[in-house]
Amino acid sequence: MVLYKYPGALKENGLPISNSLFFQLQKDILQGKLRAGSKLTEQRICEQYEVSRTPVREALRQLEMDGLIENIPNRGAFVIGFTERDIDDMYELRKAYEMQAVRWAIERITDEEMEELEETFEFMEFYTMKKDIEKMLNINIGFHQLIYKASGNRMLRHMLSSYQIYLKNYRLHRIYEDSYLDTVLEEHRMIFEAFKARDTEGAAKAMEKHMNSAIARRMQEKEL
Amino acid sequence: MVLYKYPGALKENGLPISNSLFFQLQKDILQGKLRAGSKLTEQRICEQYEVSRTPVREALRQLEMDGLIENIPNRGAFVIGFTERDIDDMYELRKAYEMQAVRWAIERITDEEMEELEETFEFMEFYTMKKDIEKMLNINIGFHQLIYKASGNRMLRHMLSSYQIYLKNYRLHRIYEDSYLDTVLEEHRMIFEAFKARDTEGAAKAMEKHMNSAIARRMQEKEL
DNA sequence: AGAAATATAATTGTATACAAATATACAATT
DNA sequence: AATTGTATATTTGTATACAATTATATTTCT
Repeated sequence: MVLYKYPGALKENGLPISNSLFFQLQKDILQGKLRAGSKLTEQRICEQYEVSRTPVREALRQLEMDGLIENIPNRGAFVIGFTERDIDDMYELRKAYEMQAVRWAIERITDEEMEELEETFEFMEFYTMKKDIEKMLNINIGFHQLIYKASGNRMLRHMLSSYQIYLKNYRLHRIYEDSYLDTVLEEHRMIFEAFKARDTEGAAKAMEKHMNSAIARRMQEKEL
Repeated sequence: MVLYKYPGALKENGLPISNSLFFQLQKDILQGKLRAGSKLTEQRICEQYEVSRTPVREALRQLEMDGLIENIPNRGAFVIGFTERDIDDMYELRKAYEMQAVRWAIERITDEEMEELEETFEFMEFYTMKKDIEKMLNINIGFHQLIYKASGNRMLRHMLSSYQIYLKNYRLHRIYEDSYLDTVLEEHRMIFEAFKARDTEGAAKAMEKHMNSAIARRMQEKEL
């Protein structure tokens, strides 16, 4: 029987409060619940999430390093806004790193990881056929994450994961039509085939195409 | 007259302790004073720097986001080591972003920034002639920082600055001979000329060459 | 009224106390 | 000797109290 636990709703997932707070605030900022330029008062966050200032401050430090807030000593934390151009830029930056990830991954992937990748791709084929968009969203992310992992570079992996989190929250309309699913599958197929053939530059090119396709889709969305 | 101040040697530069601690620990890790895999006990850091746990924990959060330590909940913080390959990789990753920075900078640079860049380059010419290596080290950094700023992307700027900090600490022997100074000047000249001509791809190519030159230099150092 | 000076409140920075989890030491058992 | 269980110590997580700074309100003076 539990005699005492720290209060608050955040203490449910096993993680320390400060970690949960970081994820929660990150979400709040990316989803626009906390507007750009607005000040994050520690006290207000404490009250909102019913926790003390210690974990709040730690979460703020993380957000600062993540580039989501600006911390001015003795003044406070302010939400940093992303302009449309910032988002455009992010797609370009991501592209460069996804291409590099694929290059390294092909050179460094283990047999086990290769099997995982193959399996994941087969799942993609299956759920594309099934037109299961929800499943596809997750498998999609998983496919890329596998490549990050196989790249064997912790930094790269971390940064690309961040881009995924960021950009996921900035997608505008989520046009996921069947035709889109098919296109993405073929783009991934090109990448996967290059992996099997150990064709480094072919894979990089295929990834570039895949990324350009995402950029083009964003442009379309912006026009709507 | 000061009646009371928080104790400790870190409280001299005006920044909060937590910030100073972050920089200090970052340096300690990058310079190898804290070995890879070793555990950072909060208490030990408190004693070493004569501060309380609060700022220490905040600094640790920042180091975690910076990728220098791994924080395992309820277990502690462990120094992450960089392998030689990690460093090699970092040069490649930096190259990709330096090239992108230069592209955007040319498209977005303001007249004022352009003047600053010109001035900086002229200083470089002067101190190269003077063979003043110390000065050159700083101006070198300044030249690149100006480009980051002109790129107009906060994220990119922050990441490239991090690479500079990281890689600076991993240079092995610091071979700065006169011949090297001259080479670097010419590489920078190519970049600067491309800026004046608003030659985006030319500048990217020049930057690529500059980065490849740095990579080659590292290879040389490794062989010694 | 407007500006400067001062007092007050609000907010951030730091230290410390306590809660909870983990690590360690040691005995009991097999 | 190895393993399990338990008590103890250490360490991390969180809350709170106080110091220092900044923001706001008030007063004072011209």
